[in-house]
Amino acid sequence: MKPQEASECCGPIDDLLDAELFKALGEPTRLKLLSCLAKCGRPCSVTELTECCAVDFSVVSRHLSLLQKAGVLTATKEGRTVFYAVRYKHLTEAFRALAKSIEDCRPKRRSAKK
Amino acid sequence: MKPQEASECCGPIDDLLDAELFKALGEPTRLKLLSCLAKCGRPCSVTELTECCAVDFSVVSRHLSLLQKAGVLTATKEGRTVFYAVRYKHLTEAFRALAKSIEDCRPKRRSAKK
DNA sequence: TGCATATTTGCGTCGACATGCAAACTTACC
DNA sequence: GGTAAGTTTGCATGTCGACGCAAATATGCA
Repeated sequence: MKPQEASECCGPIDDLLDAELFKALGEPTRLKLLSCLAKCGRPCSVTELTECCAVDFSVVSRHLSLLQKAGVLTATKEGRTVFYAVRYKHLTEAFRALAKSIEDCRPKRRSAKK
Repeated sequence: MKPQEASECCGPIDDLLDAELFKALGEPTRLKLLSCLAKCGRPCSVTELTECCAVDFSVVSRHLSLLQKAGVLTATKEGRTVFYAVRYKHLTEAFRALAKSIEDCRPKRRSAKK
């Protein structure tokens, strides 16, 4: 069987392999922001999060916006301040589902029993 | 507590947020290659995998090499042919661990309010 | 040795993106 | 209204990476 023909042999891995999500997480500054936000355990403002990394606050603003678009964070505006928070449940479920779909693709060794 | 000071409140999320891995997965062509390889369920050669996507085989070779460096694939040379295979177990465990560390960071709602 | 197959590597090009700065925009407070 | 604080956006710059092509390398076979 050719690789490109194997389209139905396992779970919805294509839907779970989200390039936008991985691209969003594949940048050190954004990863640092996510880490700070996750460990802090509460919503933080752009200004607060700027203290986490050594870039301009405008850069932080863009990174946070991108992480929100990718489904990693939520944004809530209160007055002049925007609070970003980690989408814990969403991320946890996404990675668990991905892990399972990869696991399900793994060919089981066919020994005596099926 | 400032975001950058919250360093010990939860699991080893920093070690699990691997920029190299996410960067490797944050590219559509590489994601397609991984998907083809995972669904195929057996090791495939560079030439075979070139049929999966619309780029030159030299590009595919570079992508596969990068995916190997990132810990996504293994490479085994047999004669002139290099067979790439998905590291199912490794990826599954990595994503499960990441999911757990994110989940552990999630603040539990405190019964009485403090 | 000579040739074919499979893959890697060097190189040039082009587009995407991270960054900083300044300006614009939004909201709160006087 | 006017000013300050918080954030977003426009713009210019520099870097990185995906791509194709050609050349080089490695291996198998006659």
